[in-house]
Amino acid sequence: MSIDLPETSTRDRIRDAALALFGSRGYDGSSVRDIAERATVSPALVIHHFGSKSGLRDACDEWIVDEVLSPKEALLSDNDMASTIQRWLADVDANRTRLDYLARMITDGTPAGDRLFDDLVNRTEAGIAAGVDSGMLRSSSDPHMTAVILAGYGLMPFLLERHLSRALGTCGITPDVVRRMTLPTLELYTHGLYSNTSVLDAATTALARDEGIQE
Amino acid sequence: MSIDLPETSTRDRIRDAALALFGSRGYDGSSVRDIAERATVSPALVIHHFGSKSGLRDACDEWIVDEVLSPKEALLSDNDMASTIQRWLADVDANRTRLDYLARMITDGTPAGDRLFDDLVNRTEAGIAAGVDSGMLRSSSDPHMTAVILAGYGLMPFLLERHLSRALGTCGITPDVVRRMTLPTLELYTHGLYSNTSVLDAATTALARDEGIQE
DNA sequence: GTCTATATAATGATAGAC
DNA sequence: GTCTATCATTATATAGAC
Repeated sequence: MSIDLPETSTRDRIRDAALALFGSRGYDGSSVRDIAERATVSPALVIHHFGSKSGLRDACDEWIVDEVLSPKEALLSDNDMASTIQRWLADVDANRTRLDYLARMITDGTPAGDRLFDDLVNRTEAGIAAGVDSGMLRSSSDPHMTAVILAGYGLMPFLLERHLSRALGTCGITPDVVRRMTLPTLELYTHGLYSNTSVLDAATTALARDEGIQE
Repeated sequence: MSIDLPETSTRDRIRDAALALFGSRGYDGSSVRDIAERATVSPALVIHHFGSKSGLRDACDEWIVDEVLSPKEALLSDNDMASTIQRWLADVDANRTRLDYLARMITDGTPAGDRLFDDLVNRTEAGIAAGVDSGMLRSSSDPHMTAVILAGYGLMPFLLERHLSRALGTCGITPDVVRRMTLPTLELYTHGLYSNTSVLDAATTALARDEGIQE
């Protein structure tokens, strides 16, 4: 491709090294020494630039949040995290670092990860509302809960990337896997899984009875 | 409740302490000293019983796998991990330790966690096949992929427990949350999300075209 | 800004008494 | 089986030269 211009500042190189290591080995699994070595600087310089390992993590969080919700991304999609990630998935290799880091953020429970998830839920809920209005989507008995569930389902593939690729016999989530997931997912989202309403009806009845008891 | 008989062996007490700490703070976040303190023994005794911290983890893994797939559980359900977890979810508080530890296993990528996930996929696939045979479930264009997706979706709620409860304003996954998830989930699995087949049709066409190009 | 050298604390694990 | 005491290693972070 293009020549890799080493025009990035040392500070950025350290942050990129941290991004890659935090993403692949986790925060606890990555030492300041490891990061320094990957960025070909001394451990002391890492601390000098970011104050502490935790400060370095904060810088990484800030960078990735910017990357996900940046105006640049907004021009390409709808400034929608879900579609940004979707696009990243289309070129998994090029975006591996970002995807890995995002997955860690969601599971590790940092404040930035929390904000990202909440944002995803909000946009999902707005998207559902718009889809229902336009007649594209079915309305739900509990739109907020539905948005939370769909947001979680959307994240699942890359939270469980390792398991998915093992179950499918591939090496990581390849473009092939993304393609192969499309149809079954859309089938589920279009026709559902159950061939009739008996399970739903039974649950509806049971829940109505429970509420009657409780109130 | 009943009197807490200290009839468990010291070894078991250490393992239980490790289970709780690994589950709540993660493996890296729990030191041998922390575990020893929680079990009210010396750090040396922890190593004496399990050889190493890693050996202690193995013992925890083995215990929880037994717990999930034990004959005892088989009598109550169908020896099905999914339904076992479902039952555990019904009494979240009592099973918090196990659920937390299971979630860590799945995300941390230990061999035991891998086996558990693969087992879940296999059982899901078998369950789908049975459901399709009996006319209860719709058939999928890719049963294996569908099983993987559904297994992942089933795990999502407790991989993202923290986010779910925050998004819903609850403290952890309470019985209320489990109840509230039931209907929207079943609605999705019964009617789907899309009100017509246009998205599915478009994807089907696009994928067919891509395949035509590639071959 | 970047380094070497080092302080300080925590880690997993061992030795050996009881 | 269980302890105290301790080792060796690694961790984050600092001091100060350049």
